Amino acid sequence: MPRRVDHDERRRHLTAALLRIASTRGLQAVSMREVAAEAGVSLRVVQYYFTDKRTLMLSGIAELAARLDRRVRERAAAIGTGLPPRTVFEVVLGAILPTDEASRADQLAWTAYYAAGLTDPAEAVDGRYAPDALERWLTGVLQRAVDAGEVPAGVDPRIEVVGLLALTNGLVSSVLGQQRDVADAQRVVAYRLDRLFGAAGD
Amino acid sequence: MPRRVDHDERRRHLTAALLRIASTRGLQAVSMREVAAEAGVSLRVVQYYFTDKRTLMLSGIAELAARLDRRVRERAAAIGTGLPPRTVFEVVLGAILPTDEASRADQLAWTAYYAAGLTDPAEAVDGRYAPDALERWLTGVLQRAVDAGEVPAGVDPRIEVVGLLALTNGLVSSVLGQQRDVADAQRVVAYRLDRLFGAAGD
DNA sequence: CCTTTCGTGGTACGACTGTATCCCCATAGA
DNA sequence: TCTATGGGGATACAGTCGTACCACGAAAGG
Repeated sequence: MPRRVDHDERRRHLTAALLRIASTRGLQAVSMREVAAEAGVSLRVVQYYFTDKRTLMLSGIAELAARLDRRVRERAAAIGTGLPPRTVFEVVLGAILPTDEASRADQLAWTAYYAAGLTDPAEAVDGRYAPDALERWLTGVLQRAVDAGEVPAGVDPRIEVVGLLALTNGLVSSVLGQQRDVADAQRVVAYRLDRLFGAAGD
Repeated sequence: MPRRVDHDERRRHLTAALLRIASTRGLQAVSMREVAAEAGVSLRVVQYYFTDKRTLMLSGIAELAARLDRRVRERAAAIGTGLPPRTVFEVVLGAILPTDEASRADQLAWTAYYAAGLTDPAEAVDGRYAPDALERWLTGVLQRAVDAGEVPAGVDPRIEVVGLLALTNGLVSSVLGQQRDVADAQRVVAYRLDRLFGAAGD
């Protein structure tokens, strides 16, 4: 047999190159030749490790979903359990906002994939990566806060969580579009959480 | 002189065809030939009325901005002045949500343009169409409600409005992605407004 | 040794793209 | 009636796209 190559490592390298292009020049700038050039390999290599362009694109979104999921999960793990619900929300929602260059790039690529999936059913984000799980988890956290009376009466945990996630997503959009900076977005989230958990002035 | 043609009308026709393609098959499916076919004319005609592809695309986003702006403005005018702030917010935010097929199509196209503008500075949405004006207007409305004591204490009108617009945008995304239906989105908005204006159970 | 097979460079093909060019026709002003 | 001109049909061109194909080097198994 000839020399063996770590296919997974090779694929990760190419996928990273793809996402670098997608986040800087957009998804429509992604061609097999461009990915090859960005990764410093020949067109043939891209063809070899991803037979299709479709396969290549799917690999991109899979990696992206994994990254975003990891970002939230890592921060959630870092703070352990038994923390005040307010802190949980602050950390989780804060992990969604594009605070550094890396997360901003990922969110840009994610938005590109999302928009493409709206009209091109082929490479639909399929959403089903985490939003549901995240929504359920946070709803549970808030529900327990309600049961413990740590939150003003009349709060509907499900709707409140849906609203918070939508709010965060909307803020992500405006941050990416540079209509607002991250600090502003964090302030809006913090304000909403203050109002929800009754911290300081409410 | 040969027969004169209404250039503006011709351009509107072509722009409508462009947006029809963008909202159904995506922005990347928009080519001069496709627009020509969708409009039932020859490629030359598209070239004639929009010299560039860039010009064509710009016309698309201009029309889109005008439509979205008109939708909000019409509903705002229909309810006149002097209405309770809560109603104003309900109508304006409700006008942003994609309730019928037409507004859904426009929001799809808008999202496509927005995503494209994030990485392709050329055809950037440039945002400056209305969001600022809308934000200022609503902030004024809410500020007056605060001054009149129609709203719980401690409410920051600016941040509250920014949050409501981000929330609505986030909901639009999830509705377009079919993770939620419009009724659900409207319910979330109504819930937030209830909490803000203290209607019913709060 | 030879041979099989993995990994890869190079290149060619057909289908698209935006843009440019050439030509004709119908009509309004002379 | 003649003619200049706005409107548009048809086609060509250079470029890029995804994909397919061919050939070759190198290394491992017989």
